[in-house]
Amino acid sequence: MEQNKIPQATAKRLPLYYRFLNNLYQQGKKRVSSKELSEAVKVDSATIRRDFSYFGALGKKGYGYNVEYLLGFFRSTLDQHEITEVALIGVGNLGTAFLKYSFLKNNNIRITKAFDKDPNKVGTEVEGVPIYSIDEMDKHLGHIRVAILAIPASEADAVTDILVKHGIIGILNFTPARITVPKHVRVHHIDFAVELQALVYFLKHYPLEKDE
Amino acid sequence: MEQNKIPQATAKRLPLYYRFLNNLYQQGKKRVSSKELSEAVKVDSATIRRDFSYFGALGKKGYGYNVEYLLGFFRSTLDQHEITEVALIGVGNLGTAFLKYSFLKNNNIRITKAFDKDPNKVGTEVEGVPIYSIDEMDKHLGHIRVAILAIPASEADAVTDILVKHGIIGILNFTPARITVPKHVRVHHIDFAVELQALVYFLKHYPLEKDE
DNA sequence: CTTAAATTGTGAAAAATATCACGACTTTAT
DNA sequence: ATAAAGTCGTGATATTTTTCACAATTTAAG
Repeated sequence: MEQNKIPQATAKRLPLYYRFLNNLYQQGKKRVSSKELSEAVKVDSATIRRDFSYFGALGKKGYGYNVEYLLGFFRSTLDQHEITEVALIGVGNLGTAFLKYSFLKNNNIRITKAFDKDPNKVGTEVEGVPIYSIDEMDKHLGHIRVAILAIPASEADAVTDILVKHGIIGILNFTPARITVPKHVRVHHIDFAVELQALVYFLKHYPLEKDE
Repeated sequence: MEQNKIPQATAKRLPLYYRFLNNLYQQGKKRVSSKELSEAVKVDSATIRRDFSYFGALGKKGYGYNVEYLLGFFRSTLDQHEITEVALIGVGNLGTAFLKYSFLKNNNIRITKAFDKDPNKVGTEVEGVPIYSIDEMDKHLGHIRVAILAIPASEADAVTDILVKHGIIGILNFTPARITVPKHVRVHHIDFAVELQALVYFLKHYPLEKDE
């Protein structure tokens, strides 16, 4: 719970920077400019420099940023050294997609337990992650504080209550329901239908520039 | 391509309002206040009133909003009368989740065609949606202008080029790749790993209030 | 009919975010 | 050694978004 000085908009971009820096490092790149990074992550280069500047002077004028140094810096800033365990609630198609999604594996975040209602799934494993019954959350949730909610909307409220009761304080909610939680719990919503409708709306009402 | 006066932040919330208004209408509710709506969608009530006000005076002082009227208004604003067809690219777990996701069915947006590389999938149907080969996009894409990209990141750039070549102008990108497109194409990114890392970062660095 | 409670719509202010533009410094080329 | 090109960090500015707070109006209650 350190410094609360970084703008939220910046904080949301940090994981993105981290991933691309990792790519560059893997590719053996030694240095990178805000302009290059800008083209890769599609964020204005001035915004990138501003974002970085909240953490101090990380680059060198006329040179750019040292990839390895910057990566190390973000690694500790994003607490990549300590692993955060996450529970997956709902092992349907969407839930399974998470379990198979390798980007979550090269990362400080691990889905270590999954929960489902279906008795046929309970007791099995997917990608090495054991599936427990939602009704046995108290036995199996352990110290996990973050959950991905990938269940039908109709069950969202009831399951959320269970999660909160068992100590979850962060929920990534993929259901279309806007769940209600106590103030100490943070919820981020990812709402496919809204995103898709918004995209279509923008296409119709916000004309883009022509190509050059 | 009408009035471009609505703030983008507002535009993004419209589909959300629309969905909840629909819920209320289904429940037989005749009127609703910005305060009630605020509790349902978790958006500040002043923001809701401001959002609505861009479209004129839709409510009545001391009364609130007439659900049916407001719903009708949003229906036409969001072009719910005309159906937008969408192509799904990639019928893995994530793609299948979209096809089964019923929220996209009670809606002006329909996934009508799917594409995949896997020869075992090509020629079959999932939830009544036919699956074609990505290599036969020219034959089957037809007039579709919007695509959901749900394929491995490694293929994102190549497939995007194909999509753009065949007239796609809106892409909802679920891959972690930041794809490059001509200026006339709009891309919205939904990046699971980034969202999850950002949630964890916020939990650690932005303490929430205590419960009452 | 009168009064109290509820609620909108919005001007104004505040807060958050993004962008411009340039001095200072570094690197690269000649 | 010098000049040219590249690049950061950031003050200042612009833009966008949210929030406050209240007059105006409607509804509901007595």
